[in-house]
Amino acid sequence: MNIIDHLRQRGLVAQLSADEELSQHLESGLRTVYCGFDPTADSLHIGNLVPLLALRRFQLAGHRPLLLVGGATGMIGDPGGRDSERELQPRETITDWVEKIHQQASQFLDFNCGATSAVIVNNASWTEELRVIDYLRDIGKHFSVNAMVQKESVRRRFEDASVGISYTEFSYLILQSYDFVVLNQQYDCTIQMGGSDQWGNITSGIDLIRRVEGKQAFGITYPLVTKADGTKFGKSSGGAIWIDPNKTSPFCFYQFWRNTADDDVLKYLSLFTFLPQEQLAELEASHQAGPGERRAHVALAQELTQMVHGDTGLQSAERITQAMFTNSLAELDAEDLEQLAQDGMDTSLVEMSDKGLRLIELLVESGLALTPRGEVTIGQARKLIIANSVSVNGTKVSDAELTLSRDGALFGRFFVIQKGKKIHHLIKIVD
RNA sequence: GGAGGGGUACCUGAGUGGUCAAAGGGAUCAGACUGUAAAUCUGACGCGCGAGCUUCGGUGGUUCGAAUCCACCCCCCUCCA
Repeated sequence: MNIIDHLRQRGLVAQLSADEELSQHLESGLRTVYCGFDPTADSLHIGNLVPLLALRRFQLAGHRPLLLVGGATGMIGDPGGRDSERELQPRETITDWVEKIHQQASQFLDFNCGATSAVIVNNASWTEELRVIDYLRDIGKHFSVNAMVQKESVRRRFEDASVGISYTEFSYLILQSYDFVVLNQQYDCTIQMGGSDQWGNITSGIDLIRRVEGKQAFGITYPLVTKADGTKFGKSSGGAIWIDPNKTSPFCFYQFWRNTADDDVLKYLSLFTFLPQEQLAELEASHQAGPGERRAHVALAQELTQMVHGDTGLQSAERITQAMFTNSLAELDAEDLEQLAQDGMDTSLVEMSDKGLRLIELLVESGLALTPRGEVTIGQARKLIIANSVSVNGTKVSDAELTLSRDGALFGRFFVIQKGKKIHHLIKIVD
């Protein structure tokens, strides 16, 4: 099976340019495929996994992945996929983000496997030095504004009278197209991959290569990941799910996948894992037979946590899961609790005075009293208790003024506070 | 530079002198039901236990009283130059 068919089978293909020729092109030799990542935060998030893993799939199929970090384009902001102008970040911030993303992305590709070794480039290296006049004469000439205006990403912003689009973002398309040309020249890169919202940018690049180089290039897009209920993929109560373990702990990461809706889980297994087709079929059968067992969900969580956070990350995530959702707290000994803190379970160290600790303050201290607006307030803490959603050491609390004393602590120094059904926090008393 | 339209809470969007901490919807958080699922139903949704305090682009002003009226300023959009 060729790589295109493979991607199709996994549900990873939204659009292809020159279908037949592309397949042939890929079958007839080692090709270089690129995908760009703009630095929009200090970490990649799970939405970036699809393209990253797709690059990996190309690599496994015997091609060379080229990962472009958008040090330059990230300064501009892509108008595609959003309906309002992007806020520009300071230069130093972007440089810092580029560095972090570069490092994170590296773990998903093989950089030492001969001809198919992955390559990472930063488009700032050829764009930042570009002089305005050269840019306008050599590149800008090839672009018809008439055509640019027709692009979906741009048109959307024209139609919505309340926002509009700045010349800066309007130019994004040109920079991205130019990237493709440079990569074509320097690395013989002939294929660009991106999300389906990138289609317009990709085809522009293909056109530019044809004009400038007289060569044929190809594009392929993957569908944007959706959820069955229509809400945005990749968010949880805390916000985005990040790759950086300091921003999203392996446990939270694991839990995110394990909580995938039934209607989405099979699709995600296909998109996000490398599990072979037969195994996917097995999981599907199992899921259909007894969705309550959630075998597919667990497999998904395990695969991804392992892939992103390694064996250690998966083990600690599973230890916490086991302790919080399966065992009763009574079965844990002091060492187990220490281990949970080690494993990265949310933990607060607090000092306890003779008067004890007010539960409300602990809810604030631990950050559990997070309002729907994203602030931590004592009013919210109080509301949560009154709403019957807080437990301490496994027992529901209904008294908003409750003060915890040392006698009530597990082994004289731990409290496990639970908010809602799934959120747990460990309080450790220090002397 | 000219003419017009607009800036309301996380988003959307009502409100045009008091009864407005500001309708409705969405999002979010929690409860019930379940399977750590979805759907559904219920509650919460500026801060504060409360008295009360701080909000409707900004600053001043009119008024007993302003999101609402006036002045100036800032920002966004459309058309013209």
